[in-house]
Amino acid sequence: MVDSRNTARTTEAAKPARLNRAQRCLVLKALADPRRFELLERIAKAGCPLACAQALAALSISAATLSHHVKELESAGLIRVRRDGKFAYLTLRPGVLPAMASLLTSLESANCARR
Amino acid sequence: MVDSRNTARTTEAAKPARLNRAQRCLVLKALADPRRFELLERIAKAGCPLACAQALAALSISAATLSHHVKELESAGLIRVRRDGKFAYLTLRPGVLPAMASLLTSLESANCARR
DNA sequence: TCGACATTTCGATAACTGTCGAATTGATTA
DNA sequence: TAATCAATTCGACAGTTATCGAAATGTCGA
Repeated sequence: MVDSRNTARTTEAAKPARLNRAQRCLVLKALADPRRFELLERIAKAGCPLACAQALAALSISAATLSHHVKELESAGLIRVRRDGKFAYLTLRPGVLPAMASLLTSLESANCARR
Repeated sequence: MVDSRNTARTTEAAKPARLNRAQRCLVLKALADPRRFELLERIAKAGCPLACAQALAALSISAATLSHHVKELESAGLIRVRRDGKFAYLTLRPGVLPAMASLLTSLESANCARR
């Protein structure tokens, strides 16, 4: 799980949050599965916390499999799961995706060979 | 393999190159393995095409394994391999990493739920 | 309390993948 | 031509993972 201290906010700003090697690896692995990526897309594009049951209806997988993928995304630090009685709601955890993006960008800009 | 038409240059500019689903998946899978990521890092940071033998010396893996990882990176479109007689030289293929980065960024910015 | 329901856990299975040593291929040099 | 060397391919193996059905857990409403 991505250390929450890295993303703890002082007041309101979203933080860049550098990813270390282990975190980077977890995040990439989590993103690399197509179904999981699609799930994350749906969570991101939903205007509000996405109910688990909704995700289940959208993707055509079993509840057990969904639960597994949710756990993977959660422990990679990509989403937050709020459990409320019978239900669970999924939200994107801000900052992680941008951190990954800037990591990749900086990798390429480190490149000097122009051919 | 990422379609080279997407990255074919007219003259000199580096192109953003949108990734489709299959390409996105290949790239993420390629990045998700730690050794492969490290290899890519070395290629990116080298100021010039990296000789295969150099990569082999740097990472502690067998030649067979290196060859496998090179193929993965190549077919994901992340690197280009120039073969010259006995030797092979690896260079980062520009545009792919930024395309991935912007894909991730746009995913988060699609998010409207601020909590 | 009982039954229905959402989610999770468990156990099993099939598919995938990273790894290696050995064999192969192809190029360079003696 | 023969020996050497870089890289690739092959075959095998171990570890991981996505997937499911069944069972368990916990919550809510009747």
